[in-house]
Amino acid sequence: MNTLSYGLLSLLSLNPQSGYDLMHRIQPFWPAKHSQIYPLLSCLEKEGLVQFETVAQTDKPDKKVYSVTESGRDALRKWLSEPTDAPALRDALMLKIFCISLSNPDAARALIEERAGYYRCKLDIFKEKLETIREKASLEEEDAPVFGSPYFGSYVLVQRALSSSRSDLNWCEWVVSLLPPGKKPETEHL
Amino acid sequence: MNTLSYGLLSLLSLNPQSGYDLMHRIQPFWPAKHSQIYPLLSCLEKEGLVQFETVAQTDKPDKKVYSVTESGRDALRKWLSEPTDAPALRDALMLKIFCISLSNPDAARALIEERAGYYRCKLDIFKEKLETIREKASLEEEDAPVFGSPYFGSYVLVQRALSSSRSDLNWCEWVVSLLPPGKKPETEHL
DNA sequence: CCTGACATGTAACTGGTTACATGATTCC
DNA sequence: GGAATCATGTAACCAGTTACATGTCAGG
Repeated sequence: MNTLSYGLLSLLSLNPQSGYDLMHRIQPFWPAKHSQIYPLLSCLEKEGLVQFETVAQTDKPDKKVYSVTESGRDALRKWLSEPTDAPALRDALMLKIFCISLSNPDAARALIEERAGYYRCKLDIFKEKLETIREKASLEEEDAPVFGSPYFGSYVLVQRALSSSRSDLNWCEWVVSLLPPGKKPETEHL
Repeated sequence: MNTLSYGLLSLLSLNPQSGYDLMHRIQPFWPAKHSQIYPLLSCLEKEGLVQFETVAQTDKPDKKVYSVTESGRDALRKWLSEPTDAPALRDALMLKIFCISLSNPDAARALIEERAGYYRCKLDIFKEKLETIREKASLEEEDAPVFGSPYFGSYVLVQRALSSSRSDLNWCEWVVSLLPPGKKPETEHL
Protein backbone atom coordinates (compact mmCIF):
# COMPACT_ATOMS: atom_id res chain seq x y z
CA MET A 1 0.00 0.00 0.00
CA ASN A 2 1.57 3.26 -1.19
CA THR A 3 0.37 6.84 -0.68
CA LEU A 4 -1.47 7.00 -3.99
CA SER A 5 -3.51 3.91 -3.05
CA TYR A 6 -4.55 5.53 0.22
CA GLY A 7 -5.36 8.71 -1.67
CA LEU A 8 -7.72 6.85 -4.00
CA LEU A 9 -9.32 5.14 -1.01
CA SER A 10 -9.66 8.51 0.70
CA LEU A 11 -11.41 10.08 -2.31
CA LEU A 12 -13.71 7.08 -2.59
CA SER A 13 -14.71 7.57 1.06
CA LEU A 14 -16.36 10.86 -0.02
CA ASN A 15 -18.45 9.23 -2.72
CA PRO A 16 -18.31 6.20 -5.03
CA GLN A 17 -16.77 7.10 -8.42
CA SER A 18 -14.91 5.78 -11.44
CA GLY A 19 -11.15 5.54 -12.01
CA TYR A 20 -11.53 8.30 -14.58
CA ASP A 21 -13.15 10.61 -11.99
CA LEU A 22 -10.49 9.73 -9.40
CA MET A 23 -7.73 10.60 -11.84
CA HIS A 24 -9.09 14.13 -12.30
CA ARG A 25 -9.81 14.72 -8.63
CA ILE A 26 -6.50 13.51 -7.25
CA GLN A 27 -4.40 15.51 -9.75
CA PRO A 28 -4.14 18.82 -7.80
CA PHE A 29 -2.77 17.03 -4.73
CA TRP A 30 -0.98 14.01 -6.17
CA PRO A 31 -0.19 13.99 -9.90
CA ALA A 32 -0.97 10.56 -11.42
CA LYS A 33 -1.92 9.23 -14.85
CA HIS A 34 -4.72 6.79 -15.61
CA SER A 35 -2.09 4.12 -16.38
CA GLN A 36 -1.07 4.21 -12.73
CA ILE A 37 -4.56 4.46 -11.25
CA TYR A 38 -6.41 1.65 -13.04
CA PRO A 39 -3.96 -1.11 -12.00
CA LEU A 40 -3.98 0.17 -8.39
CA LEU A 41 -7.80 0.03 -8.28
CA SER A 42 -7.70 -3.61 -9.48
CA CYS A 43 -5.18 -4.29 -6.76
CA LEU A 44 -7.29 -2.59 -4.05
CA GLU A 45 -10.26 -4.61 -5.24
CA LYS A 46 -8.31 -7.88 -4.92
CA GLU A 47 -7.33 -6.84 -1.38
CA GLY A 48 -11.00 -6.26 -0.56
CA LEU A 49 -10.53 -2.56 0.29
CA VAL A 50 -12.81 -1.40 -2.52
CA GLN A 51 -15.57 -2.93 -4.60
CA PHE A 52 -17.01 -1.94 -7.97
CA GLU A 53 -20.20 -2.00 -9.93
CA THR A 54 -20.41 -1.63 -13.71
CA VAL A 55 -22.74 1.24 -14.52
CA ALA A 56 -24.22 1.56 -18.01
CA GLN A 57 -24.59 5.11 -19.32
CA THR A 58 -26.62 6.14 -22.35
CA ASP A 59 -24.86 9.41 -23.21
CA LYS A 60 -21.31 8.17 -22.39
CA PRO A 61 -19.45 4.84 -22.39
CA ASP A 62 -20.09 2.43 -19.49
CA LYS A 63 -17.99 2.86 -16.36
CA LYS A 64 -16.85 0.98 -13.27
CA VAL A 65 -17.98 2.78 -10.14
CA TYR A 66 -15.76 1.96 -7.16
CA SER A 67 -16.64 2.36 -3.49
CA VAL A 68 -14.75 1.68 -0.22
CA THR A 69 -15.60 -1.39 1.81
CA GLU A 70 -15.71 -1.47 5.62
CA SER A 71 -12.24 -3.04 5.51
CA GLY A 72 -11.11 -0.09 3.36
CA ARG A 73 -12.46 2.39 5.93
CA ASP A 74 -10.51 0.56 8.66
CA ALA A 75 -7.33 0.88 6.57
CA LEU A 76 -8.02 4.63 6.18
CA ARG A 77 -8.54 5.15 9.91
CA LYS A 78 -5.24 3.42 10.62
CA TRP A 79 -3.49 5.49 7.92
CA LEU A 80 -4.84 8.73 9.42
CA SER A 81 -3.21 7.93 12.76
CA GLU A 82 0.22 7.29 11.25
CA PRO A 83 2.79 10.11 10.85
CA THR A 84 2.44 11.98 7.54
CA ASP A 85 5.34 12.21 5.09
CA ALA A 86 6.70 15.69 4.38
CA PRO A 87 5.30 17.15 1.15
CA ALA A 88 7.49 16.72 -1.96
CA LEU A 89 7.62 19.68 -4.33
CA ARG A 90 9.55 19.49 -7.60
CA ASP A 91 9.71 22.80 -9.43
CA ALA A 92 11.99 23.28 -12.44
CA LEU A 93 11.42 27.06 -12.30
CA MET A 94 13.24 27.24 -8.95
CA LEU A 95 16.20 25.39 -10.49
CA LYS A 96 16.22 27.74 -13.45
CA ILE A 97 16.38 30.74 -11.12
CA PHE A 98 19.74 29.59 -9.74
CA CYS A 99 21.32 30.30 -13.13
CA ILE A 100 19.05 33.21 -14.14
CA SER A 101 22.13 35.46 -14.36
CA LEU A 102 23.17 33.52 -17.50
CA SER A 103 20.07 35.08 -19.05
CA ASN A 104 18.96 38.69 -19.66
CA PRO A 105 16.16 40.74 -18.03
CA ASP A 106 13.71 40.19 -20.90
CA ALA A 107 14.17 36.42 -20.94
CA ALA A 108 13.90 36.39 -17.14
CA ARG A 109 10.65 38.36 -17.30
CA ALA A 110 9.26 35.92 -19.88
CA LEU A 111 10.24 32.99 -17.64
CA ILE A 112 8.45 34.42 -14.60
CA GLU A 113 5.45 35.73 -16.56
CA GLU A 114 4.86 32.26 -18.00
CA ARG A 115 4.54 30.96 -14.45
CA ALA A 116 2.46 33.93 -13.30
CA GLY A 117 -0.05 33.05 -16.04
CA TYR A 118 -0.15 29.50 -14.74
CA TYR A 119 -0.99 30.69 -11.22
CA ARG A 120 -3.65 33.14 -12.51
CA CYS A 121 -5.27 30.23 -14.31
CA LYS A 122 -5.13 28.09 -11.15
CA LEU A 123 -6.66 30.92 -9.15
CA ASP A 124 -9.64 31.14 -11.50
CA ILE A 125 -10.17 27.37 -11.39
CA PHE A 126 -10.09 27.26 -7.59
CA LYS A 127 -12.37 30.31 -7.24
CA GLU A 128 -14.94 28.45 -9.30
CA LYS A 129 -14.47 25.28 -7.25
CA LEU A 130 -15.03 27.28 -4.06
CA GLU A 131 -18.30 28.63 -5.45
CA THR A 132 -19.41 25.09 -6.37
CA ILE A 133 -18.69 23.87 -2.84
CA ARG A 134 -20.46 26.90 -1.29
CA GLU A 135 -23.56 26.11 -3.33
CA LYS A 136 -23.52 22.38 -2.60
CA ALA A 137 -23.05 23.01 1.12
CA SER A 138 -25.57 25.91 0.93
CA LEU A 139 -23.22 28.24 2.83
CA GLU A 140 -23.73 31.94 3.57
CA GLU A 141 -20.94 34.39 2.66
CA GLU A 142 -17.76 33.90 4.75
CA ASP A 143 -19.21 30.85 6.51
CA ALA A 144 -17.18 27.63 6.65
CA PRO A 145 -18.65 24.10 6.86
CA VAL A 146 -18.37 22.63 10.37
CA PHE A 147 -16.03 19.73 11.13
CA GLY A 148 -18.02 16.59 10.40
CA SER A 149 -19.79 18.07 7.38
CA PRO A 150 -18.99 16.11 4.20
CA TYR A 151 -17.84 19.41 2.67
CA PHE A 152 -15.33 20.29 5.41
CA GLY A 153 -12.38 18.56 3.70
CA SER A 154 -13.01 19.92 0.20
CA TYR A 155 -13.61 23.39 1.62
CA VAL A 156 -10.35 23.64 3.55
CA LEU A 157 -8.45 22.10 0.61
CA VAL A 158 -9.76 24.60 -1.91
CA GLN A 159 -9.02 27.45 0.51
CA ARG A 160 -5.47 26.21 0.74
CA ALA A 161 -5.11 25.94 -3.03
CA LEU A 162 -6.39 29.53 -3.27
CA SER A 163 -4.00 30.97 -0.70
CA SER A 164 -1.03 29.07 -2.17
CA SER A 165 -1.80 30.30 -5.67
CA ARG A 166 -2.20 33.87 -4.44
CA SER A 167 1.06 33.70 -2.51
CA ASP A 168 2.91 32.20 -5.50
CA LEU A 169 1.44 34.76 -7.90
CA ASN A 170 2.42 37.63 -5.60
CA TRP A 171 5.94 36.27 -5.52
CA CYS A 172 6.07 36.17 -9.34
CA GLU A 173 4.88 39.76 -9.56
CA TRP A 174 7.40 40.82 -6.92
CA VAL A 175 10.25 39.17 -8.84
CA VAL A 176 9.16 40.86 -12.08
CA SER A 177 9.13 44.21 -10.23
CA LEU A 178 12.79 43.65 -9.28
CA LEU A 179 13.85 43.17 -12.91
CA PRO A 180 15.30 46.21 -14.69
CA PRO A 181 12.89 47.73 -17.27
CA GLY A 182 13.65 46.24 -20.70
CA LYS A 183 11.97 46.51 -24.10
CA LYS A 184 8.44 47.90 -23.84
CA PRO A 185 5.71 45.25 -24.08
CA GLU A 186 3.27 45.29 -27.07
CA THR A 187 0.39 46.60 -24.93
CA GLU A 188 2.06 50.05 -24.76
CA HIS A 189 0.94 50.65 -28.35
CA LEU A 190 -2.79 50.45 -27.54
CA MET B 1 19.15 15.16 -19.90
CA ASN B 2 16.40 15.31 -17.30
CA THR B 3 15.36 18.16 -15.01
CA LEU B 4 17.54 17.02 -12.11
CA SER B 5 20.63 17.06 -14.39
CA TYR B 6 19.90 20.64 -15.40
CA GLY B 7 19.30 21.51 -11.75
CA LEU B 8 22.74 20.20 -10.78
CA LEU B 9 24.29 22.12 -13.67
CA SER B 10 22.40 25.23 -12.58
CA LEU B 11 23.69 24.99 -9.00
CA LEU B 12 27.22 24.40 -10.27
CA SER B 13 26.96 27.62 -12.31
CA LEU B 14 26.82 29.51 -8.98
CA ASN B 15 30.01 27.94 -7.67
CA PRO B 16 31.99 24.71 -8.04
CA GLN B 17 31.05 22.14 -5.39
CA SER B 18 30.89 18.44 -4.54
CA GLY B 19 28.05 15.98 -5.17
CA TYR B 20 27.50 15.95 -1.42
CA ASP B 21 27.04 19.74 -1.36
CA LEU B 22 24.72 19.62 -4.39
CA MET B 23 22.54 17.01 -2.71
CA HIS B 24 21.90 19.30 0.27
CA ARG B 25 21.38 22.46 -1.78
CA ILE B 26 18.98 20.98 -4.33
CA GLN B 27 16.76 19.28 -1.70
CA PRO B 28 14.38 22.21 -0.97
CA PHE B 29 13.49 22.56 -4.65
CA TRP B 30 13.95 19.07 -6.03
CA PRO B 31 14.15 16.15 -3.56
CA ALA B 32 16.92 13.73 -4.58
CA LYS B 33 19.18 11.23 -2.78
CA HIS B 34 22.93 10.89 -3.25
CA SER B 35 22.34 7.59 -5.07
CA GLN B 36 20.63 9.51 -7.85
CA ILE B 37 23.04 12.46 -7.93
CA TYR B 38 26.44 10.74 -8.10
CA PRO B 39 25.64 8.68 -11.23
CA LEU B 40 24.16 11.77 -12.95
CA LEU B 41 27.34 13.75 -12.24
CA SER B 42 29.44 10.97 -13.82
CA CYS B 43 27.14 11.11 -16.79
CA LEU B 44 27.37 14.91 -17.10
CA GLU B 45 31.13 14.62 -16.92
CA LYS B 46 31.18 12.03 -19.76
CA GLU B 47 29.03 14.44 -21.82
CA GLY B 48 31.54 17.21 -21.17
CA LEU B 49 29.03 19.49 -19.44
CA VAL B 50 30.93 19.45 -16.13
CA GLN B 51 34.48 18.68 -15.04
CA PHE B 52 35.88 17.75 -11.64
CA GLU B 53 38.97 18.08 -9.56
CA THR B 54 39.79 15.87 -6.59
CA VAL B 55 40.40 18.06 -3.56
CA ALA B 56 42.24 16.69 -0.53
CA GLN B 57 40.98 17.91 2.84
CA THR B 58 42.80 17.52 6.15
CA ASP B 59 39.83 17.72 8.52
CA LYS B 60 37.40 15.75 6.29
CA PRO B 61 37.59 13.01 3.63
CA ASP B 62 38.72 14.00 0.14
CA LYS B 63 36.07 15.22 -2.27
CA LYS B 64 35.43 15.68 -5.98
CA VAL B 65 34.68 19.32 -6.75
CA TYR B 66 32.62 19.71 -9.92
CA SER B 67 32.29 22.82 -12.08
CA VAL B 68 30.38 23.63 -15.30
CA THR B 69 32.24 23.79 -18.58
CA GLU B 70 31.50 26.35 -21.31
CA SER B 71 29.52 23.62 -23.06
CA GLY B 72 27.51 23.18 -19.85
CA ARG B 73 26.74 26.90 -19.71
CA ASP B 74 25.49 26.72 -23.31
CA ALA B 75 23.19 23.85 -22.34
CA LEU B 76 21.87 25.94 -19.43
CA ARG B 77 21.19 28.98 -21.62
CA LYS B 78 19.24 26.78 -24.04
CA TRP B 79 17.30 25.18 -21.14
CA LEU B 80 16.37 28.62 -19.76
CA SER B 81 14.71 29.55 -23.06
CA GLU B 82 12.57 26.39 -23.19
CA PRO B 83 9.07 26.28 -21.61
CA THR B 84 9.11 25.28 -17.94
CA ASP B 85 7.16 22.23 -16.70
CA ALA B 86 4.38 22.93 -14.19
CA PRO B 87 5.48 22.30 -10.59
CA ALA B 88 4.63 18.86 -9.17
CA LEU B 89 3.51 18.80 -5.55
CA ARG B 90 2.76 15.51 -3.78
CA ASP B 91 1.32 15.97 -0.31
CA ALA B 92 -0.14 13.05 1.64
CA LEU B 93 -1.70 15.46 4.18
CA MET B 94 -4.03 16.82 1.49
CA LEU B 95 -5.14 13.26 0.70
CA LYS B 96 -5.72 12.54 4.38
CA ILE B 97 -7.95 15.60 4.66
CA PHE B 98 -10.41 14.12 2.16
CA CYS B 99 -11.30 11.43 4.70
CA ILE B 100 -10.75 13.51 7.84
CA SER B 101 -14.38 12.93 8.80
CA LEU B 102 -13.50 9.28 9.53
CA SER B 103 -11.44 10.72 12.37
CA ASN B 104 -12.30 12.83 15.44
CA PRO B 105 -11.45 16.48 16.26
CA ASP B 106 -8.50 15.57 18.51
CA ALA B 107 -6.90 13.29 15.93
CA ALA B 108 -7.52 15.93 13.25
CA ARG B 109 -5.86 18.58 15.42
CA ALA B 110 -2.83 16.31 15.95
CA LEU B 111 -2.63 15.72 12.19
CA ILE B 112 -2.58 19.44 11.36
CA GLU B 113 -0.37 20.41 14.29
CA GLU B 114 2.26 17.91 13.17
CA ARG B 115 2.39 19.75 9.85
CA ALA B 116 2.27 23.18 11.48
CA GLY B 117 5.41 22.21 13.40
CA TYR B 118 7.06 21.22 10.16
CA TYR B 119 6.33 24.66 8.62
CA ARG B 120 7.52 26.49 11.76
CA CYS B 121 10.79 24.60 11.49
CA LYS B 122 11.08 25.47 7.79
CA LEU B 123 10.40 29.12 8.57
CA ASP B 124 13.26 29.24 11.08
CA ILE B 125 15.64 27.59 8.62
CA PHE B 126 14.77 30.00 5.81
CA LYS B 127 14.97 33.05 8.10
CA GLU B 128 18.53 32.04 8.92
CA LYS B 129 19.33 31.46 5.26
CA LEU B 130 18.03 34.93 4.43
CA GLU B 131 20.31 36.45 7.08
CA THR B 132 23.29 34.56 5.64
CA ILE B 133 22.53 35.84 2.14
CA ARG B 134 22.05 39.41 3.44
CA GLU B 135 25.47 39.28 5.09
CA LYS B 136 27.23 37.75 2.06
CA ALA B 137 25.65 40.30 -0.27
CA SER B 138 26.23 43.04 2.36
CA LEU B 139 22.66 44.31 2.01
CA GLU B 140 20.96 47.02 4.05
CA GLU B 141 17.59 46.27 5.69
CA GLU B 142 14.78 45.71 3.16
CA ASP B 143 17.16 46.02 0.20
CA ALA B 144 17.18 43.33 -2.50
CA PRO B 145 20.18 42.36 -4.64
CA VAL B 146 19.93 43.76 -8.19
CA PHE B 147 19.35 41.48 -11.17
CA GLY B 148 22.80 40.35 -12.28
CA SER B 149 24.17 40.08 -8.74
CA PRO B 150 25.26 36.50 -7.96
CA TYR B 151 22.92 36.64 -4.94
CA PHE B 152 19.79 37.61 -6.88
CA GLY B 153 18.66 34.00 -7.48
CA SER B 154 19.26 32.75 -3.94
CA TYR B 155 17.60 35.87 -2.52
CA VAL B 156 14.35 35.55 -4.48
CA LEU B 157 14.28 31.79 -3.83
CA VAL B 158 14.60 32.14 -0.07
CA GLN B 159 11.95 34.89 -0.09
CA ARG B 160 9.65 32.51 -1.89
CA ALA B 161 10.35 29.69 0.55
CA LEU B 162 9.56 32.11 3.39
CA SER B 163 6.27 33.33 1.95
CA SER B 164 5.15 29.79 1.09
CA SER B 165 5.95 28.53 4.58
CA ARG B 166 4.11 31.48 6.15
CA SER B 167 1.09 30.93 3.92
CA ASP B 168 1.03 27.18 4.65
CA LEU B 169 1.46 27.73 8.40
CA ASN B 170 -1.39 30.28 8.42
CA TRP B 171 -3.58 27.76 6.67
CA CYS B 172 -2.76 25.10 9.30
CA GLU B 173 -3.62 27.52 12.12
CA TRP B 174 -6.86 28.51 10.36
CA VAL B 175 -7.89 24.84 9.98
CA VAL B 176 -7.15 24.17 13.67
CA SER B 177 -9.30 27.19 14.56
CA LEU B 178 -12.23 25.60 12.69
CA LEU B 179 -12.02 22.39 14.74
CA PRO B 180 -14.40 22.06 17.69
CA PRO B 181 -12.66 22.42 21.09
CA GLY B 182 -11.74 18.95 22.37
CA LYS B 183 -9.77 17.74 25.38
CA LYS B 184 -7.77 20.58 26.92
CA PRO B 185 -4.08 20.58 26.00
CA GLU B 186 -1.46 20.06 28.77
CA THR B 187 -0.47 23.74 28.74
CA GLU B 188 -3.82 24.67 30.38
CA HIS B 189 -2.53 23.27 33.68
CA LEU B 190 0.35 25.77 33.94
C1' DC C 1 -16.09 11.78 -41.24
C1' DC C 2 -13.43 13.68 -37.78
C1' DT C 3 -12.36 15.69 -33.40
C1' DG C 4 -12.73 15.66 -28.52
C1' DA C 5 -14.30 14.06 -24.16
C1' DC C 6 -15.31 9.78 -21.73
C1' DA C 7 -13.66 5.34 -20.38
C1' DT C 8 -10.40 1.39 -19.47
C1' DG C 9 -6.59 -1.18 -19.92
C1' DT C 10 -1.23 -2.97 -20.76
C1' DA C 11 3.93 -2.62 -21.82
C1' DA C 12 8.22 -0.43 -21.90
C1' DC C 13 10.84 2.85 -20.01
C1' DT C 14 12.60 6.57 -16.91
C1' DG C 15 12.86 8.62 -12.43
C1' DG C 16 13.42 8.05 -7.57
C1' DT C 17 13.98 5.34 -3.07
C1' DT C 18 15.93 1.89 -0.16
C1' DA C 19 19.39 -0.96 0.88
C1' DC C 20 24.07 -2.45 0.42
C1' DA C 21 28.97 -1.18 0.71
C1' DT C 22 33.09 1.36 2.00
C1' DG C 23 35.99 4.52 4.15
C1' DA C 24 37.90 9.16 6.47
C1' DT C 25 37.70 12.17 10.22
C1' DT C 26 36.08 14.20 14.68
C1' DC C 27 34.32 14.10 19.14
C1' DC C 28 32.84 11.74 23.22
C1' DG D 1 35.61 1.86 20.81
C1' DG D 2 31.23 3.92 19.04
C1' DA D 3 28.36 7.52 17.09
C1' DA D 4 27.93 11.44 13.87
C1' DT D 5 29.10 13.88 9.84
C1' DC D 6 31.45 13.92 5.50
C1' DA D 7 32.16 11.59 1.22
C1' DT D 8 31.33 8.41 -2.75
C1' DG D 9 29.60 4.72 -5.07
C1' DT D 10 26.34 0.42 -6.83
C1' DA D 11 22.17 -2.73 -7.06
C1' DA D 12 17.54 -3.92 -6.49
C1' DC D 13 13.26 -2.32 -6.21
C1' DC D 14 9.18 0.68 -6.46
C1' DA D 15 6.77 4.79 -8.38
C1' DG D 16 5.51 7.42 -12.25
C1' DT D 17 5.51 8.65 -17.37
C1' DT D 18 5.07 7.69 -22.18
C1' DA D 19 3.45 5.04 -25.60
C1' DC D 20 0.50 1.51 -27.32
C1' DA D 21 -4.21 -0.19 -27.75
C1' DT D 22 -9.23 -0.19 -27.90
C1' DG D 23 -13.81 1.40 -27.82
C1' DT D 24 -18.30 4.61 -26.94
C1' DC D 25 -20.71 8.61 -27.67
C1' DA D 26 -21.80 13.67 -28.95
C1' DG D 27 -21.36 17.51 -31.92
C1' DG D 28 -19.64 19.99 -35.88
